[in-house]
Parts: sequence; C-alpha cells; structure tokens
Amino acid sequence: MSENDAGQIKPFSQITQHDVARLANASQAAVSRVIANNGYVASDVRQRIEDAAEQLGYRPNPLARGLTKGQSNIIAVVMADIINPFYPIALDALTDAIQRSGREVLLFNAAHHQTVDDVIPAVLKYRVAGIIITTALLSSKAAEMCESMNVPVVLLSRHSQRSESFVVRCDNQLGATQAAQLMISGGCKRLAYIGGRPNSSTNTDRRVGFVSAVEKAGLAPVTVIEEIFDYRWGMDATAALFADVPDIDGVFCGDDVIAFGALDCLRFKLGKRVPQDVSVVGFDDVPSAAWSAYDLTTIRQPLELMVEKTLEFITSTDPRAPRVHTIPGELIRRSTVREPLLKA
Amino acid sequence: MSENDAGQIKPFSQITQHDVARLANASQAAVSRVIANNGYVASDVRQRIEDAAEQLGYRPNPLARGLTKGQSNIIAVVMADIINPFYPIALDALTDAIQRSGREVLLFNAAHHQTVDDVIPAVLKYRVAGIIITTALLSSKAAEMCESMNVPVVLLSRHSQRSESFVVRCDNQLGATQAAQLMISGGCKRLAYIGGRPNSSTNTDRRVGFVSAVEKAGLAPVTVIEEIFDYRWGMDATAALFADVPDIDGVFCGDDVIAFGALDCLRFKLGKRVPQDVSVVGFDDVPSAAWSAYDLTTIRQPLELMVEKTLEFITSTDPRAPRVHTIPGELIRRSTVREPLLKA
DNA sequence: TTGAAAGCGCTAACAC
DNA sequence: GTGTTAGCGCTTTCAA
Repeated sequence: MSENDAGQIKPFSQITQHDVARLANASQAAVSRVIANNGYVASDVRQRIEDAAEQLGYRPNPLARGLTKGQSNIIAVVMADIINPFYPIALDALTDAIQRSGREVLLFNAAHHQTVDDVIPAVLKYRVAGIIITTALLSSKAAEMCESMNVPVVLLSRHSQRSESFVVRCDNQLGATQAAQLMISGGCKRLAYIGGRPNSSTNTDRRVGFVSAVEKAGLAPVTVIEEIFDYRWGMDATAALFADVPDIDGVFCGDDVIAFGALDCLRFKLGKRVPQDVSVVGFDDVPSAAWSAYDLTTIRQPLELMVEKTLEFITSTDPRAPRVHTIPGELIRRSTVREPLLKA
Repeated sequence: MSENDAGQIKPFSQITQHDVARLANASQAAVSRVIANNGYVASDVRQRIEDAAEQLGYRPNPLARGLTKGQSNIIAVVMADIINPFYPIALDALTDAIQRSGREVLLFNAAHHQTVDDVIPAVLKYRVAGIIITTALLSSKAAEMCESMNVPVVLLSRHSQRSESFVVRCDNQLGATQAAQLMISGGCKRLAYIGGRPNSSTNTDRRVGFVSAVEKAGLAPVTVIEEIFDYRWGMDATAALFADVPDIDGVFCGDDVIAFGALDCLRFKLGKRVPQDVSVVGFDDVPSAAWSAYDLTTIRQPLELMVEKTLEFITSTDPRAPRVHTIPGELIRRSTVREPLLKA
C-alpha cells in the first residue's frame, strides 16, 4: 500500500523476531524468550513484545526453530494401506489429536514403491518429535536408527517383540476369543478363519485367539486360510473354503473388509443365507460395517483410547514405564451371527 | 565401535557437510555444491565428495536447507473429510506421487475443530512448496496470504471463480448429464437428486448438470434434496423423498456414499427393487461401489490424471497458462440402473 | 573452479 | 532480568 519503509508491510510471516524486537524496543533474545515462553522477562517488556508480535502478525519459523533445537515440532505418521477403511479413521483421529497438541503431521505412504524401512531415513531427516507406524513392521536396523537419533517410535495396532519401540494395540486375541464364543453359543460347529497377511502380528494374534478358543470348546479344528487384507481375497477365500469344506457354518475374518468379501461371496455366489446357514464375524468395525447391506457383527477397535495412548507414549519420558499397551476391543453384535435358540 | 576420532561413527544423519568436506579434503561449500547439484566443481573433487558422503552416510538436513532457501521441500495437503472413502484413495495417490517426486507431505486435517482457513497460517509457517486443498474452499483472505508468500495453491476436486488458485477437477456437470441420460434411456420418468453439502461446488455442479439434462429431455422437474455427503443422509433423504413423491423411479446421488445409503433405504426399508423399481447412480466410484452388495453404477473420477495435473500445477511457472483443468469422468455401468427394453 | 564468509531465523549459554 | 554472542546446517555471494 504505502511505498516507503514507514508503513511497509512485509508479506505474511516474513516477520522475524528482530522486527518484533525493534518495534517493542527490546532485544531479539527477549523476544525469543517470550515466544518460546522460556526464560525470565519482565512483565512490562513481555507485554510490549506480545503487543508488537500481535501487531506485526509475527509467526515463528518452525524450520529455524527446528534447526537450532535439533528437533522439529513434527510427528511422522507412516501408513502403508491407506485404502483399507480402518486406516482413514485412524488417520483422522491421529491427525486431529496431533494438531490439537500443537504439532504437525508429516505423512509417509509406505505403499507402492516404498517399504517402511525405505521411508525411515526420509522421516529422520526432519528431526521429528516422534514416529507413528501403522500397518507394517520395522526392521531392527530401522528401529536402531530411530533410537540412535532418540526419536520415539510407536507401533500402532502392531506388535513386535524385539524392538525398543512402544506398542499400542487392540487385544486381538481377546477379540478373536469373543468372536469364537459368540459363534459357538449360536450353535456353530464347523468354523473357519480367513486371515490377512500371514506374518503380520494382527493376523497372527487373531488367528491364534480364534483357533485356541475353538479348540478349547472341543469343536473340530478351525480351517485356516490367509493371504491379504482385502475384499477380493475375502471373496476368493470363501469360494475356495466352501469348495473344500462345504459344511462350514461359521467364518471369522481377519478384518471387516475380508468379511465383506466373504459375505458377498456367501450370499451372491454360493447362495447361502447369513446368518441362518453360516455366521460371519469381522474385526475393526469400520463405518461400512454398520451399513444395512452388511450389518456386520464385529469387534470394534478402541481407536480413541489407542490414539490417546499413542500420543502419551510419544511424549513420555519415564524410561522404566511399560512400553506395550493393550486395550480390549468391543464386540459389536449386529446381524451376521446366528443367535442361540431359546431353550424355552 | 572404535573409541577415537579415527573410526568414529556419529549417530545417523548427525553428519554434516563439514564432516564430508573434511573427509573429502574439500571445503564445505564444495560439498554443498555437489549435494545441491548447483555450481561448478571439478570432477575429481566431486567424485571424492560423493564417495565421502556415501561412506559417511550423509543426509542433508531439510530444516537447514529450508531455512536458507526460504522454501522447504514439503507439500501440504489439506483435507477435511478423510472418512469419506473418496479421500483416502485421493490421499493415497497424492502422497505416492509427491513422494516419488522427492518431496514430503504435511497433512492437515481441517475437520473437527478447524477449518481450512484456520490451518493455512500453520501451513505457511513451513514455507511449503505448494498447498493442495481438497474438500473445502478457501476464503479469499487465506488465498491472498498464500499468494503473498508465493505459495501455489491447487484446489483438487473443487471449483472457485474468484481466487487465483489452480483448480483441478472432474467434469461434474458432464458426469451428471451422462447419469441422467443413462437413467432416461432406461425408461426412468420421475427423477430425483440427493445432494451433499449444498454450497459446495461439487454438489452444485452435479445438481445443475443433472437437473438441466432432465429438463432438456422434457421430463418432470427433478426433485432435489441436499444436505451432506454421508451414508446416514443418503438413507434419511431417500425415506423423506419417497414419503413425499412415491412414484420416483430414478435417483442420482451426490456421491457414492449417499448412494449406498439410498440403496439400503430402498431395499431394506422401503422394500423397493433396484433397478426394477428404481434406478440409482452415484458419483466417484469408490472401491466399495464395486462390491457385490452394492454393485453401483456410478461416475468414476479420473484420479490418476487429476493427481498428475495437480503436481504439474504446483511446479508450473508459466503465469499465462490456464489455471483450471477439467477432466471428464467415466461412466461405470454396473447393476443399479435399469437397462432399456430391447425393441426387438 | 574453489574457499572464506555472511547470513537464513531461531535458541541457549554467558556475562552484565 | 536483560542483551550479547555463538552457533544449528545449509546456500550463496564474493574474491581469489
């Protein structure tokens, strides 16, 4: 607007602590102290500085701050399967919580051409305040890198014995056990498990929980088939399963998306009635599980609590505190499991 | 391993250009030149530097680089409706493309407590190389901020007349027109539109395209009902619609998720057959549209092309190039629209 | 071609 | 309490 220095308005946020200091008649260091809220500064000076900052529209430059402190205000989220509907909900909750805590989210997609291990170096360059990994595990080499840079890592919804990472997860075994009990009490005799990625902890825990609960009940052993967490697989696996073992009357699925595929195969390809002929249970409770077309009985992951604990871990300082936090899921009964006959 | 300077290994990525310079017997400035690939450096020196960098596992610090250059290697993605299944696919494609171009993604969730305008200042602090906004529009004030800092903004899947932003979008009007034609050719006479957020450009464009195509065909005017892009609304709107106008035989929905709600209401609450009694068309072609339980006829947004163009815009320099890019969608015929009777 | 040197905006001793 | 000063790791003149 005005063309001289007098009324000069620098483009937004090119304003530095020097500018503020000049206007407030204080040193730049003093400005730093009040902005970072760290160190002594007389209340009248503080007031002048705050006013000046306000007036100039001062915004601290996180790049500069990160450089000097050796740590940024950024939390990295590494995700490999953004498409699977569980992850968007998780991401929504995570980003919201992180932003509310005044930090920002750097998102790394570890799908397609990159693995988690590939992206870790890129993450670390940013001197992030923490790393949240969903979906896939971390090699010990990558975990060491993080540790050597003192960056806390939390594995969300993943388990891992060996690393020093924090772990926040739903109690998958317990959930699977509940699923088994529900189906068994509904009268299922011949059960199957359609799993996702075989070597993922999520899959293993769910399988183990289910298989052992069924075993404990003295039923025929569970037929297990595992490959990947997606709809297509749920469909194909179901077809294969029933071709092999036609009298299956209950299917527990590694996640909801697999269950949707199973349900559609059962109803539209195999002509089975659910739940009369076969019962189906999923895991996660993604939004579409509640849609009428599926109305899927499933185990809900306690996402709010999981996210909360995840952020706690990131900022935790006590090295002796437990590093693994397991939260029970919640059985959501809808209409894909046969109810027990009333013994009237 | 060894305890002296000789074999000393600094923790990963604490290694600076100084360290590399010392090992390569060159100046730190020279190292900068080869790393940034910018400026003259003799080939033997370059070789030594590259070897040294390799050997030490040197990684440039993006915070420092960003500070000096006044621009980071980060692209911000602002998203408000991560839950709606269209956005995860978009996000997956976006993040993958951005990472492949050697940049990183800072994700801002503009839902819950924050609007797009709220997050823009936070975005700008990071001196990002560009901002990609999905889901919601930008006030002109926020747009000015971006412009004053010389940060390109692209509105993905949004339109906006007034701002200087780039726009990449699917041709919503055309898609809606195709939907109308398909339904009409299948024999629909009494059509309705169930829209999402009334003042969003996506919604408006789709409504206008549909309404005018129906009008052009000389049919009864379209009944319009709009509120929000979600499943629940699709369900409720459908119930309300048929209570009001029972003879509707074709429903075009603002997006797939609304269509899922409509479908479920029609089938499970209203006892209608789809497509025999009423035809339904969605928009987006999210993954679940292909699932057997829905098998929804819809318009696919050309996401790959949209993402590609978005990144082109971010790096474009020609100020006279057109700033709006509209790409036609693709009609995906599945089973929710009645086929025309064959006039044999 | 190359190195020295001056910052980028900020934090954190360190003296006063 | 406060200002001065020395960097954080990097880019970029500017001389040599």
